[in-house]
Amino acid sequence: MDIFNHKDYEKLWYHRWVENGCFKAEVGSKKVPYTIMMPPPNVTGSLHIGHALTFTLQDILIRCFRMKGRDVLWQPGTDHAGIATQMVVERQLNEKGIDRRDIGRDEFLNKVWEWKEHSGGQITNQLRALGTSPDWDKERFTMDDGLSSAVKKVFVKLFNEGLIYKDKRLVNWDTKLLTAISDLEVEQREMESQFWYIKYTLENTENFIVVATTRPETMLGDVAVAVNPKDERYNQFIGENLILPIANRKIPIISDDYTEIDKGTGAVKITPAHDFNDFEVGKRHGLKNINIFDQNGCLNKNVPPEFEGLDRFVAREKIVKLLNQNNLIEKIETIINVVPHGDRSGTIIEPWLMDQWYVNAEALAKPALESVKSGETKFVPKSWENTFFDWMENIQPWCISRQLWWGHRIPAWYGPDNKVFVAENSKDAQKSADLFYGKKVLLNQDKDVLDTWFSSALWPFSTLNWPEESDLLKKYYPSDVLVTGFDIIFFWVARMMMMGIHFMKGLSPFKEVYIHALVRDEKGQKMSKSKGNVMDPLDLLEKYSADSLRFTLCAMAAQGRDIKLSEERIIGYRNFSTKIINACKFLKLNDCYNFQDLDISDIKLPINIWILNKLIDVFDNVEKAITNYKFNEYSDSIYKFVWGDYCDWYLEFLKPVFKSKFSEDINEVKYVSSFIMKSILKLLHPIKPYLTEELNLKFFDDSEMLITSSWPKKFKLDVVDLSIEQLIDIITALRAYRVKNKVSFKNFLKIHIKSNNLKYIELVKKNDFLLQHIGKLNEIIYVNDNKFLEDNLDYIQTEKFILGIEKQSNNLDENQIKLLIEQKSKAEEDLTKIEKLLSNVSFLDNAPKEVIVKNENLKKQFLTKIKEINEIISN
RNA sequence: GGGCGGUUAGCUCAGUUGGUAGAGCAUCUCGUUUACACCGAGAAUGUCGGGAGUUCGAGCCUCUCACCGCCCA
Repeated sequence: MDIFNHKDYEKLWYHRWVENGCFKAEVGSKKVPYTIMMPPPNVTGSLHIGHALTFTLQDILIRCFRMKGRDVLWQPGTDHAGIATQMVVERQLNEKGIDRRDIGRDEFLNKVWEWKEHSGGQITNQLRALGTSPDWDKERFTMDDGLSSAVKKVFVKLFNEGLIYKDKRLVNWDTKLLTAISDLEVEQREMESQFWYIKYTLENTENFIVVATTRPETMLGDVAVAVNPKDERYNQFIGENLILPIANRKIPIISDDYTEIDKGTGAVKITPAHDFNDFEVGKRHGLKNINIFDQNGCLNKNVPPEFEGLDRFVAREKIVKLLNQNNLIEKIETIINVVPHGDRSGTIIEPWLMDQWYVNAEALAKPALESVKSGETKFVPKSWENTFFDWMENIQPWCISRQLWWGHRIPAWYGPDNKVFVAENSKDAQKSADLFYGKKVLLNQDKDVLDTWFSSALWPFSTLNWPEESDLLKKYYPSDVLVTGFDIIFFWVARMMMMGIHFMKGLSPFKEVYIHALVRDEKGQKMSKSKGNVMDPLDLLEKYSADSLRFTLCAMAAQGRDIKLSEERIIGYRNFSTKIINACKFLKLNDCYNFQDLDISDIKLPINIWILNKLIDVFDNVEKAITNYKFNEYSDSIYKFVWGDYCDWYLEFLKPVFKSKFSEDINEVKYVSSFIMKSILKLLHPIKPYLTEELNLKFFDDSEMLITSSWPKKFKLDVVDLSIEQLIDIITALRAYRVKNKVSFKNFLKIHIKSNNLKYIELVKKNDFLLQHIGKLNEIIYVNDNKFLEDNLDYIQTEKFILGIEKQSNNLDENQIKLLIEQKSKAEEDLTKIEKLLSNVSFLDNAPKEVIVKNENLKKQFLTKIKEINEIISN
């Protein structure tokens, strides 16, 4: 039936939900809140498969708790992505031959805003296609007025508390983007490099000490050579001087434990202005910092004139050549080492000495650590807590200033003597400056902007109108769970916790942090544009429907493992949608949506009791899965129930019932079948929102939308059915018999059923009617005497029964004997295992009673089975 | 170098107080019967990475080794 083409109804439903305000949180309602802060995607971004996963999982939770009657707030928005956005707009200008410096800061920012209005945030539209249901009316942007003023407030407060300060330290300098970046934005990449062994001559001697380096050009900034005090090769030289080649400067040999005796030559050149370790060594020894680079990574005036202005890599070649000419290179090794790269620019990062603004992360990290240790905030899976602790316990000052134009301008102003005045606006700054100087002075605002993550760190409360003490803030802070990928624990999770706890009276911004997997391609490789293995979620949802993509992602979101996504999996789960559609159609054909309302406690038919009990199990499993964030178990349990129980068996059982004249049974079955379908649609709605709404509308003649309907209520059945299990057992055996013996399903059979336990026979008799029809039987004879063994029967053994099937020919044919012997030897193998176990005295002493009884029963079963097969064969 | 995770059917993966190993896909055989061929029925498939230990009993706990992946130095 082609009426269920997802393209026809997905957009319609999305509009319907929005028009009816289904996504809105109701701050005034008395309902218990459930809050998720959406990790704001980059305003420059477009939806990739990782987004699809994270937002699908969040939407599943959101829709679930909405149906459960909570007042749900899913707070959406985007972040301004300082570097990324500036790069996008700069590139566009460059295409027109314009450099941003030509048009100036203000004009450039106008252009960025223009770009943002027109093409920024396309990702939020793509999120709509995915079916996500955040409260769009509350959408925020990290650069909007409210959030910007929150940023200023936080900056000023932290500054006044001494937790933000300006410092001259080595920073990670990006020579391409011309800005400092934080440690986290630096990628350590393994590269093949050369290790140059260079001779530094001892002053007034012919002797030399060899130092090894991967960066010979930095020797122009060397201020010492360090050796380990325990190193007997060198310790007699400590305090003497070396002549630094090329620069021809005197530098001392110093003693420092940092130097590893076995590494390189054991003598290390010290360049404090261009290496993080050397910087520390330099501080310990009171050495000068000689900065030899400019912002572009070219050599500056602090080097011999013939090198001035050279690019760092050109300078390297020239230096190596010169050293070679002077016979100052002992050897060159090729090694693999790690080299810092900017994660945005891809260029090699230069440690560079300069003034930047810092947050005292160590101070803020302590309470955040405490909140995880005390269990106020829980990581799921728990193993991520270790990663979190490790980073937080060794946290470095956070460099928050960026030499960019796009971002929150640092609210600091400088007086004529460079004294800094930090205030929320220029007026206040001016006031305090005037007061300080005793006269009107001209102030200049700091030119830099803040790291984007600084504003994202405030997201859990800045979006709720902080610092206003609004109802919004009171009701929805802290949020219930944060859902995100592990790659962002440091960048964002940790920083939100630091800021949240500091500014929200010690309350951590979320109770739980669910860390999900990374999506990889089917070979397990990270998806990237350069590898060409990206899967575009928009293509996928166009092709297979948003629901199928969502279901697939949910089914594959097992904890602690990456997702290897392949199109085949999506196709498989797309088929599941079709299966449900067809089941709905089947109910329609049989008029099941038009039923007499019954009381669940009046249900009598075994198939109904059986399937209802299965449904109760599904309720329980789904409930457990959701509270534990086991998304795969959530989808699996429904999948198995719908396909394996409801469609494969239950609906098949209904066919003969509908054909019959038992009107009471028919009524009961109509009621139960549609009751279950309704429950399925509801349970499935959070995962497959579109299809379930469409089916509900088309087939169930009621006006309620599932999105705002109530979660299926748990119900209880006082009866349990054991007969259907037996029925399935026998039917399966009969089918196998037909296939093996090439007996067509068109031939009706006459069978004899025997069991060593009469109880089971009684159970089968209850479903005699169904057995006849589904099993294609024209006669069933229940046997309880020895006449059973007759020549004209084929015998098969099931779990609890022996079936004798009447055949045309009179001989127990070879094929049949072969099958029986196979069964027998398998039973004997099993028996041996069990007997061994049961003859073990210590097993009998130690194992719990129920395990022993279980095995004893098994033993009995196997024995009977073997005995019976023997009788059949020998007969 | 430190930390984390993985190794289970041909492939992708489930498998929590330890109690005769599961699913989907793929494969093979058969099949159009009141939904569904994006389907149904049936079949085949495993030293649960190697080794050792604890235990009556280990895919699961402990140790160790190997390989793979990620994060941090």
